[in-house]
Amino acid sequence: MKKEQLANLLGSLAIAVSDAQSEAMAVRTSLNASEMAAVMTLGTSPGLSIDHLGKILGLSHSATVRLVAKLAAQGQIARRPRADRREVGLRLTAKGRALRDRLVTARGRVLEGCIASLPAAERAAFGRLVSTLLETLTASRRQADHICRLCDETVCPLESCPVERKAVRLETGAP
Amino acid sequence: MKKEQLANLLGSLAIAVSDAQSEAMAVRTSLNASEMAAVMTLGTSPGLSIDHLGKILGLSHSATVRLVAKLAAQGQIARRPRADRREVGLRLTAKGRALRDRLVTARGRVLEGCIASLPAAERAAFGRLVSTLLETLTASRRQADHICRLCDETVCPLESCPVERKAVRLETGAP
DNA sequence: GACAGTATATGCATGATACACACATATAAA
DNA sequence: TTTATATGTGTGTATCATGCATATACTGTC
Repeated sequence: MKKEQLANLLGSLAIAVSDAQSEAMAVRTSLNASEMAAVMTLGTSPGLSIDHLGKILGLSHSATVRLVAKLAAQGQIARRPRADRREVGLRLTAKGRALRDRLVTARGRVLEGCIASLPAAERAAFGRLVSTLLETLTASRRQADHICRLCDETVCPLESCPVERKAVRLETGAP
Repeated sequence: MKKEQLANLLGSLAIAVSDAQSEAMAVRTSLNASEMAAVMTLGTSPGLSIDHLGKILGLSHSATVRLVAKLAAQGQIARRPRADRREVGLRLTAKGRALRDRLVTARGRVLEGCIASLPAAERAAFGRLVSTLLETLTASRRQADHICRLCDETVCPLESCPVERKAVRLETGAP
């Protein structure tokens, strides 16, 4: 297969998998893409400020404020005062955690169904290639957080996440 | 690596590659996601009706009408009468083809950059795995067309496209 | 204590989208 | 042939997510 065709297939795969996971999550929760990312991110990183959450989601500040207001009005996240009283710490409520569980389940089902279609003997090699691609695509800490906005850290801990490792290398200037 | 972690990484990769290609195309053309898909799809399938295009893009009918009206007003696509006089055949103008060339170039650069980071010896194996995943994700003709909405058929001809082959199998009921 | 910087919130405008409906044309049935 | 139904396109209206500009509250510094 020529390099150009392989590149084209990678693009198609990205679209297909991206659509599949988003749609599965949307069907189960009626959330839009930004809301899904917010709930997943606050699940793995409780206590984030609005500003920091917005940067991870790639939204403007005002869009983030309104997103947070909506999720809070629905009882899915709670605002808590912080030491610096300009900031608010965001956390999932019990309702929000249940919502997140549904997202994790729906996403996991789709993605594990994909993996299941690969020959078991080739999965390890596939994992290495995917990790290489993720490292290539990670150009900054901020981008790393954005890429991982839907991740489930219980199955992909920071120590073994290629995106996180690359981000750390970028921050520390290590080789 | 555990199956669950590999699944999670696949999800992240999909998001990262999807974002990267969309952003590269948006920067070069100031088109939104639907407009990009419309221009690319009309490039590979000239003569589509509004209705058919809308189904490929996954848009409602009215959204497609307005999208077409906008691109036509900008001189990027042209409406032509068809034998069935209810329908209009859509084609790229010269300006639209130039726009599409910019999209193809921007997308190709990003995706080929990704592929270049993989060890050359493993690219063939990677191509087979990606093809397997695409077949798994293709569940209908309509979905196939939707998955390939950004494809460049000059580098990925129908005969060797795993999505297209799966769609044909689904349509003919072949094994 | 005045001032610059930062975090949150809000008024306003825009753009993409869907739904409901209107109209033209084609096809099938009577 | 006439009538009814289906299909393709276009439009009025409403909604929702978003960004920009601005206001407010708080922090830390000079």
